[in-house]
Amino acid sequence: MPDVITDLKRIEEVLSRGVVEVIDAAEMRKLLSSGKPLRLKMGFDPSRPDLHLGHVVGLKKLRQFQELGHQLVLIVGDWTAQIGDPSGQSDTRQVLTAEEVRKNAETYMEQFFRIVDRDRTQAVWQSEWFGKFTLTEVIHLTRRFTVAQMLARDDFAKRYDANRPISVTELLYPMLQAYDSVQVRADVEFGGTDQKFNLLLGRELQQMVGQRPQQVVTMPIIPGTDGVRKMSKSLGNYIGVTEPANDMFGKVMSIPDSLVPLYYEVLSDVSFDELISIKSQINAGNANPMDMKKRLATDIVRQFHGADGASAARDHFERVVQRKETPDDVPNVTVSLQKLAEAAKKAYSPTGSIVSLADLLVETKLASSKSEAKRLITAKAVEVDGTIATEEMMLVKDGSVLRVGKRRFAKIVNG
RNA sequence: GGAGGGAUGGGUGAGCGGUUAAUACCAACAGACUGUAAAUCUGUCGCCUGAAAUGGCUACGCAGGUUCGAAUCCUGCUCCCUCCA
Repeated sequence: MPDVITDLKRIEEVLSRGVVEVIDAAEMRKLLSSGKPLRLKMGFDPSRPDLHLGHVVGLKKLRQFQELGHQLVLIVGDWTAQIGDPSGQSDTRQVLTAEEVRKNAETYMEQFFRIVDRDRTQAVWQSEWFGKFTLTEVIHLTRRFTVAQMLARDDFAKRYDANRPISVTELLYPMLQAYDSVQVRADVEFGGTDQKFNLLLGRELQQMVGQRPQQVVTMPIIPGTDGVRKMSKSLGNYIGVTEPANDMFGKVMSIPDSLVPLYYEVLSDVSFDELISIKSQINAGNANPMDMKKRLATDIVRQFHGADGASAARDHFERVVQRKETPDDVPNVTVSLQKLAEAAKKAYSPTGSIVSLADLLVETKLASSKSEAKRLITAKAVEVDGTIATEEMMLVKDGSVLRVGKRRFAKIVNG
């Protein structure tokens, strides 16, 4: 186990960059400079195994703490995942089987350790303690808290005022999460600002049972690619950590300019000093926003696809999106031109046939239905070999390149 | 235990017997503009047939019924919510 780094400047950076609040900040500084490794707590819900950049914000912070020499305790929320959660009107959590949980946990960790240091992580399964929890213990736990206390949580208060349902189970979850902190004797717990209540409850419970209360670090919830709503899979405004480099790059480029400084702060690897200089350049209007964004996108993509992957993605973006060139990695799609020609009642020739473009678009999956295909053609969104297609019947040959919109391509392979 | 309210297209939410594939808004998709964007403007936004006007099919929680005709009325069922106790 390497030594704990207590360099004051490093500590201040870690506590300020991309951090909204540290509770209790003074205590936290003391602990970090004490030279003792701290136990960092992080829990995850294995019913949602896919990570996106919104999660990465927290993971990078964990990583930074690990680099200071601290140890992560990763709690797999297998128990709650198998109980289910009636919460949050929108996302009813699925009740999972043990097998599904195991698989999801695997998927999750595979993604998780792209950012977090595996060697300084200890994974524990929540069912280790909740699996043998008795009703007596549940009641002992719940009687430490009051309903009024629970209703202090913003989310509950709002729903209560609006006469919207709050299930009793939901009230239980923060208590369980707090209990996790006690169980693993957490020194620090991390979360988005929306988690503040839960994190603080952990502090309280620890104090009640005579443990030193954990420190709480909250981080911003970042808006997704639409620039407004928080990044989430269900809103479709997310950038997934497993996405191909080109997609990731393109999505970062599509965020509104106003988001660039925040993304630099919480997602990039630029140094603290550079970050400050970048922000001041942007504020002063001295920087070309597009260049700043490209640099950001390159930085982010590099973390998942390496330096080569990042520069290739940048190159691809400049050629295909900016200069509207056809990429050289157009996916091949095998279709039978003969069949299509017959369907269109036209003569088939191996060197080129007249086919129904709508059929072809459906066949190549560039359109989900013929109706949609026709709409796209009418909207002048379809190109065949670089020419905008206006006719329903088109001459197509082996090797023809189809383009729909800005980014969807397919190269025809006759077969 | 009692009283009441609700279930509509990806989302919010109108419609309350025909003119409704279903208002509006959001999202989505495409086009123009641009620095990739954002903003803005324009168009599209169930599926199938057809060159097209058009035509056909499927759709308003589920199952039946009334009617020439139902998302709209009736009956039963399922689920959800609120209030009182």
